[in-house]
Amino acid sequence: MTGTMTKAKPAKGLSRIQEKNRARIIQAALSVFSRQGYSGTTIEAIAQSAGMSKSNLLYYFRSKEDLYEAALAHILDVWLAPLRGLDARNDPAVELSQYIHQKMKMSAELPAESRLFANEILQGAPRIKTVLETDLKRLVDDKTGVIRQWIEEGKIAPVDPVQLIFSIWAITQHYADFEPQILAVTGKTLGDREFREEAEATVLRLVLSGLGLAVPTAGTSVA
Amino acid sequence: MTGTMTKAKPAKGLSRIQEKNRARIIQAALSVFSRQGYSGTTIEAIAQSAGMSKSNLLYYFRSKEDLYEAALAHILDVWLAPLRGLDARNDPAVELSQYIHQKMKMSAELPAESRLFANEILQGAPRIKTVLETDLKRLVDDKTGVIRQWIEEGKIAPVDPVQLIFSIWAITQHYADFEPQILAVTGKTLGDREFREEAEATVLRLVLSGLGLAVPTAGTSVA
DNA sequence: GGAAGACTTGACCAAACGGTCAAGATGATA
DNA sequence: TATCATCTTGACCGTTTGGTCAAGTCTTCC
Repeated sequence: MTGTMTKAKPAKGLSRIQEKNRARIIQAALSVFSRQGYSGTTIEAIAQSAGMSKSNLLYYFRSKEDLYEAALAHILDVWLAPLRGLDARNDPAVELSQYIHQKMKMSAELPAESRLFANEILQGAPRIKTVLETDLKRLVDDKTGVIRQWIEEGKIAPVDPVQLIFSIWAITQHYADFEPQILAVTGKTLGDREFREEAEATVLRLVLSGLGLAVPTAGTSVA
Repeated sequence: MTGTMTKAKPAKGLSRIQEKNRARIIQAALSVFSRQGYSGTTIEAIAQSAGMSKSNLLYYFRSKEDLYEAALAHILDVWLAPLRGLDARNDPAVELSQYIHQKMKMSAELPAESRLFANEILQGAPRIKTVLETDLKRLVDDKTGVIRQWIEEGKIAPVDPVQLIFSIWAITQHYADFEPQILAVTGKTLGDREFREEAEATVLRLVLSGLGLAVPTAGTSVA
């Protein structure tokens, strides 16, 4: 209910110990919050996962709420970075392939971050609503412009740009957020190399062919 | 931790009052659980939303856990019904259009159900894991067979059937589960008729063109 | 090496919550 | 209308949990 949401901790003058412990706590918080949700998580559990006492954790973060917001802020930049890269001047097939590749990579390597984000939205995004309405909206407005430009240049088929973005988000994040279901049904996860490639290939196929594009040649070699 | 998960309440001999109140409670539970998650929800809140005392609610459901499982069981059948309808003997374009249409309809009209389901999976599906591994797996195995048959008959392009199903789930449910984000970015939800049509058109386009199909003529008139 | 701060912890507290219980209100049945 | 089972509730209890505090330990820097 505080409503304030800084996008990144500016806080500089941190001692060595501060830096180390805050990082360890946030990592632990991410892992526990993302599985148990905000209310399902106890500070005790996070403290234990971070290898320290509850009291000590509260020395670094004034309250549970504080810590949760810190964890959320910590992932936001990382989370939106891939979309920021979308560049109208390049070939749409290459750009979108790269974007999808990055999103799939994030689902595979940062599933906790994805789940925490999903959790927050699912609850109505009470703490990041303003960030979504300002920063995210601005970013999406910008990138729908990129897509619209590609359409006007006749490079891709006419699709509602914002729906396209939602679709890419939906499919790629699904592999992280619904992992238990995917595991139950297929016995595999993104950890399985073959499965991951098959998943990415399918997303790529749906998106690109939906835009009237061909899948670009194999190596999407960007780190 | 009980682990048991009945697919539907068999319980017959319910009095008029029982029937009415149990339904009212489950509805309230659905609405509150789906927003606050399991731990974030208090029985008091559900009771209030159902218009009765906490004690009375506990007269109908022995425990919070009990009620949660009842709510979950209550939605499972409804949730998987659309996929059950997929029929290999019909035209894939028509069948898939219908399926997508039904899923979008569910996201629009039963968002709480979608969120509750998402919430449960997000937490690791502790209570429905077995259902997923048995019933859902069987269903998906069956329907991937349908899709595979279409591929063999040359009716659609060769895609990994299970990935296709995941993609459809992902996009359609995204509109319900991430509604706050969508609202923040576009100012609209599935409640907006134009937006909903644009969304469904995009999903349809991605899926069908990904399979090398054309979008079937307008009216998907199935209720 | 010692003083001043930074760091760490166990004991403790108040509030919230899930669940019980006994007692009263209401409905069905004859 | 009398009887009995069903339904409903407020009072209450034990536990859990977020957060405080005072007292100790470790760093750092002169």
